[in-house]
Amino acid sequence: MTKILIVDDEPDILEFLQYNLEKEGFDVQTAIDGEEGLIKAHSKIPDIVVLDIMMPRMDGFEVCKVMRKDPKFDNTIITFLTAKDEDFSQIAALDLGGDDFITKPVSPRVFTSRIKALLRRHKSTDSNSLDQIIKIADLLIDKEKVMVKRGDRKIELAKKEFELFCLLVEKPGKVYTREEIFRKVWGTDVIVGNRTIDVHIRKLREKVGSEYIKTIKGIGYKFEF
Amino acid sequence: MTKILIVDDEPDILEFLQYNLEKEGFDVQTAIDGEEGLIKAHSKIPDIVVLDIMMPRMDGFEVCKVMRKDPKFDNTIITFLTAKDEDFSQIAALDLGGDDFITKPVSPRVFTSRIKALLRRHKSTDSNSLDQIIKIADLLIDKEKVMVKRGDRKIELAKKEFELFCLLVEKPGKVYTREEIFRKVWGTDVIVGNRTIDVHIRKLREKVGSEYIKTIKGIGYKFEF
DNA sequence: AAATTTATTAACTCAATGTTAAATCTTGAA
DNA sequence: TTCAAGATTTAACATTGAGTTAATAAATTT
Repeated sequence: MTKILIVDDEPDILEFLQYNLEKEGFDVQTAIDGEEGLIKAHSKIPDIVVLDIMMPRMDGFEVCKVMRKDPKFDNTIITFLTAKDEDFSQIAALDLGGDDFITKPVSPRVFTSRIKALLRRHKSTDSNSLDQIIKIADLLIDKEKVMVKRGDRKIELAKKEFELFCLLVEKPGKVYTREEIFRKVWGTDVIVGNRTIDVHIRKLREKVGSEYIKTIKGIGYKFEF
Repeated sequence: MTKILIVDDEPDILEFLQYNLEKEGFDVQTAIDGEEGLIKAHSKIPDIVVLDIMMPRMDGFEVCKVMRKDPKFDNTIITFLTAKDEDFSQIAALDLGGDDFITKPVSPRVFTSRIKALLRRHKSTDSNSLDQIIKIADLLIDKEKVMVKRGDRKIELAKKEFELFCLLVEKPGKVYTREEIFRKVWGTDVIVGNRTIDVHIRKLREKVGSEYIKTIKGIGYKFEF
């Protein structure tokens, strides 16, 4: 099982990420600061470490620096969590031997797929990400370019629309309950009105084609082709 | 080898059933009352228990109740033996978690074939019950996709229809009383008229095939194939 | 045959979903 | 910083069809 260590000083974020990763079948450890993070990393070598940069006592940079000197962690991927406006840190983070950075706030779907992508990339050392492109029916979904094509026609989807569409498309036929959609696209900590999904579904139908998205009354929605 | 425990207070019947089942290659244990039955059931977990209802010390209902609370017997089928005129008991027996009932008097041929049918059905669901897909007869029930297929033909079921169908299909051969169906599909807090189930059953028969759903008049319904 | 239980049919009801437009929040450029 | 364009959410209202009921027919038991 893939072991993940998350280090962040905000308990809410820890819980949020832990919950979503465990649901995907990862073995998740958490730490509330850099020092605790290092101790836990030593007790069970993680495959991937998610480090918040801004932390008391010992920040993410420090933790990264220490880990990169230790051959124990040669095969451990290090990812940083950064707030959007700290983009200066991103460069420094990568210089220190980090493998990637993820900007907060992040939806659970994007987060887990980033983690999975990192693991995939690491394993296969394959530079291109062909598996980020889904072809189904007459549709082409390119996750990297955040783009959908139907036949030759480009379809512009907004971020939420795209995430929702990906969720449905990745398991064609599976019926997603509203609950499930909220959890996976919006996250457990966000509360939105109960017409929000309908509106997004409506836009998807309008843009992508209503024949692909089916309502199962009383249960939820599914992608079908 | 398939283990059967028969509990009845009449030694003649015990001997009669034991003789016939052993001739068919079953591993048969017998008990003369409920208490002895429970002790023997614990010493060698049976695949199927045949319980007479009217017994001294501890009747069949009691034995069933105790066994259904014990996870040891999760995979044990419980069948009741009832006299023809005790049909009031049949409903109670099924509500307690029994799978089927056999009315006395019964010919050895009918008896062994009933036992075999129950075992066959139980096994065929048991092997697939870990994932969300049930295959039975020419039917495929995919819970994730909320979909039923018969052969290659997709069958669209509404939510309640699907739930009801799943209930019946998950324990083929088990007779569900209306009470039980209401409790498990509608829930204890909902009260609906007593023709509602009939209508749903009718729709299921229309969509899935009437040969699969059998009425046990005065008692309830079961799935059979 | 009378009584009881289940089957069938069609009409009705309301909760779930669809639709629209306007309000609010985000983002990035000037 | 401010502003504008676009993205997202909310709210109000319309629509729909699954689920239920009720009335009647058919089957089964007594």
